[in-house]
Amino acid sequence: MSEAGRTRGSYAKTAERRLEIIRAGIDVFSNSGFRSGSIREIAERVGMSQAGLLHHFSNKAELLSAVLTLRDEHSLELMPTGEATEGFEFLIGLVQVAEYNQTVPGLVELHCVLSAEATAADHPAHQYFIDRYRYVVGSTERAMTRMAELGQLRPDVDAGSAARALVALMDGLQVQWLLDRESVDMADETKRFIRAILAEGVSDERLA
Amino acid sequence: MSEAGRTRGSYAKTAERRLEIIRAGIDVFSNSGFRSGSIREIAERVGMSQAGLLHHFSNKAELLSAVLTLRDEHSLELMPTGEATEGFEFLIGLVQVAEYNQTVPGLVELHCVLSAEATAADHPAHQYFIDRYRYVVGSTERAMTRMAELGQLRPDVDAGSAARALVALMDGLQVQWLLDRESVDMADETKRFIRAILAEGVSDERLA
DNA sequence: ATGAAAACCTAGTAGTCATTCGGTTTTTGT
DNA sequence: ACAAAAACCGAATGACTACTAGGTTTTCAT
Repeated sequence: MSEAGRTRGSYAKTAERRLEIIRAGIDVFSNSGFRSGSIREIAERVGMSQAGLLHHFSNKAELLSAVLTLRDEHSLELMPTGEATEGFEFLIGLVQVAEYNQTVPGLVELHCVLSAEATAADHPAHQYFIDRYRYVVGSTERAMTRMAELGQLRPDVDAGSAARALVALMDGLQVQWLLDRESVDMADETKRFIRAILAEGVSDERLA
Repeated sequence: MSEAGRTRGSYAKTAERRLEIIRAGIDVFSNSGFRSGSIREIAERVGMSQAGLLHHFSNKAELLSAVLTLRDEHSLELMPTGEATEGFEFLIGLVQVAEYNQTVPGLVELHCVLSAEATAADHPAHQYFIDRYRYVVGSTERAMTRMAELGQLRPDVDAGSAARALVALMDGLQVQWLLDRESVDMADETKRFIRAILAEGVSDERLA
């Protein structure tokens, strides 16, 4: 049997090892960005040689891609799952994301540094961030449009603009928070924004 | 006379040359950040050797400082001058800054990339950005407090929060705009935010 | 237990980087 | 016109970078 068994698959602890590397990659890319962050330092953090690391990720950009993917998986877990989400629910999810972010400065830094770096057209994560913003702003807009249908949105608020603004607000707060954590409460500012676009009479209580 | 004339001052065209270097520095640091942007490339752009450049700026951080200073001078010119500014005037100034920014992507990129990079505590511009945000958010808050006194601010809006949010919004919009210039109108979104915090009955007309 | 692939290493390649040294050319006040 | 400082350059230093070639060790299915 075994038609010329071409591969044997990886060892038992390989997946775990890759995770260690990705996590170290998050640390290093957060502090130094992708371009300045070095594979050598990442390898050092997991007690491995550069060449050893490059056995798992064949080049630097591939490691970056794995880092971004892992981050996406984490943040998607925090958001209420797609279908069940009816407008307002989604915005509450965003507040929860802001709250969670305040416990993981490394991930916040990763996002800020990489998204800014990736505005350069030749950056390996350039298209990733274009797609990501389209997706995030789009989802938020859909939630707000639904709220408008339910009469939960202030009638003079445009769903598209408010969605883009909310995402921009959350991003901008991250930079300010990283620079001065005591003075900035990202979740609180996010709540205030959301409260401000609610139609009169819509219950605040879920934005404790 | 001339008590042992210690220095002779620089040549006639030196100031101009320094400006050329700073402008090239803006270009390079915008695209690659401070850490990855190279003195060699900056020197090349002004047709000069690395060593020649380092005659004008004794090291890389000093060049960065000159770059940031020049940018500050430019953006201060756009804001209505301090004293004369009565609340609302200041916010209109911010809209003008957003409008201006849409004509200078290089400067916008510089701000986004460097402010993110400088969240790292050991970055040479770290303290600069801490101070800058304190100043900008502080000025905006003062303008909004004045507006509140004049009854121009929606009574349920907190001046401090709204100020921080407006600055964050403008920053966040910059990243989105850099990634997708057709889809994002920074000045328009800024206006919408400002309109949304105006007290009822306050005239919109100055936010064309 | 054994053979083969996966995991990992050392050493090297070919490049980059900021900064310094010592010298040459250009400008400029006298 | 001349001397001294400013402006600038070539070359070197030492340290860094991503990535590769070729070899050794570890794991694991048979």
